[in-house]
Amino acid sequence: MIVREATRFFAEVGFEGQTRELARRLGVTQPLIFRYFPTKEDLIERVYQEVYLSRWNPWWEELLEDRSMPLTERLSQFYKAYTTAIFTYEWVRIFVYSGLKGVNINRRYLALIRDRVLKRIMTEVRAEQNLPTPEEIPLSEREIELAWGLHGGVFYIAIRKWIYEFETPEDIEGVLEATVESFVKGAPAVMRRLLEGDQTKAKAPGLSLDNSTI
Amino acid sequence: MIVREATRFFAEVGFEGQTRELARRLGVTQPLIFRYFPTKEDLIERVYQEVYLSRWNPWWEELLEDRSMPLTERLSQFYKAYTTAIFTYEWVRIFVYSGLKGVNINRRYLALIRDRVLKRIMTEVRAEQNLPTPEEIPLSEREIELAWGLHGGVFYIAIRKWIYEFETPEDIEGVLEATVESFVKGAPAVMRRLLEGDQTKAKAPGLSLDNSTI
DNA sequence: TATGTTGTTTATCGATCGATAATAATTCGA
DNA sequence: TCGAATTATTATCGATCGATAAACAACATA
Repeated sequence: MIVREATRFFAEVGFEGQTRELARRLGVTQPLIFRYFPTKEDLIERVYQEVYLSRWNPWWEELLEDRSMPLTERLSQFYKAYTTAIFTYEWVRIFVYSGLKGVNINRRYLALIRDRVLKRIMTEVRAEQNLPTPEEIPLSEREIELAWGLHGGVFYIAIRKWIYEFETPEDIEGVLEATVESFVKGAPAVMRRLLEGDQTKAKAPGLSLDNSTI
Repeated sequence: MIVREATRFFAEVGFEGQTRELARRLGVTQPLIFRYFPTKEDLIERVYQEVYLSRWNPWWEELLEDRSMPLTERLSQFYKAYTTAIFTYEWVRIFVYSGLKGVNINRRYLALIRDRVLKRIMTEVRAEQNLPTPEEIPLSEREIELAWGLHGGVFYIAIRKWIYEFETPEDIEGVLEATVESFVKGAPAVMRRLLEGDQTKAKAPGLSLDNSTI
């Protein structure tokens, strides 16, 4: 009960929220909290675990590379599932609060997004366009940034809603579909240009090598 | 000097930062701050003004609708100028801190972005595609959300850097160009689909009106 | 019913917070 | 150079913070 209420409480007012107010919301006295958590910091640590742990669904990664389905459909399904799991008052605010505090949980999480989601997305976009695989030509920073653009645009909906308390669309699923469609139709064109550019640069030494072998 | 240092200080630790620590950084005693600012809240209010005020450039709005330039070029130039003005440690963190605190400065600012930037962008995208003007068919929520997707994707770069302290690209301008290009190539396709859907609904009465005139 | 364990409250500590009052140092015009 | 106005410091107040110790209440077991 303490952890549950603390999660809600800290999400609302930040980690500077006072244990007396938390106790009042719980309907108990303040020292009781310190019977179950040695320090306030221990309670906060437990809240982190409660919020971040076990909200990641490994099935998402399989979904993204299930080529029996059109890419647009996969991305739509993924972001619908992802936002359903992540877009909550507690998750978003705790995440931003801990980010501002400098906790490295955030950096670990963003690295997870980059490696498990964004790189997969760009690999699939390349496959869709019959472009070289990442094994042949590694994903460039620019390509990853294109995916960050998509992901950030989606997450910004949650920021507007839970951080700034600004208006957000009722029909989030429809917006996700439109955003994904726009990405799938726009990003490949940029990627082809980027890869052609990279290839010309990458081919130049190869070409001179060919010349030297003659 | 107090306002300048307070901006930096509150951006770093949040508005719960203590006046004693701020005084220490200024190299003065703590009561001196209260000689120039009646309360800490007054100082915070002044910091808001310092950060938000007069960072808005009206030229941006002209730039967006300067049709002598290709839309991609306009959007690239706008976001380069915008991020140059806005993407600072102080601005981004103060903005998020005040958002979490529930200050309505943030809602006012987001409304500004929506009305002066996003609506203009979508108006220009429509013009580029020879689609109806907003006077003929008002911009739909879905269209505004497409623009939010672009804008949020861009702003998320700043969030990654200043809030989460995660890696961001060195060459932001290049990333902005790629993001804008992806948007300009992807969004119109979605908009045509959306407007056709809206038009069928909107045209139905118009069509029956035509029939009645025969 | 007696007894040990667990759960909870009361009372309070020491540190720290924003803010105030009194006093000292500095500045500057006549 | 004098003296008033301004600028800054010292000392401290009352409120509030996380945390502790001691007392009290509830409960299970024999």
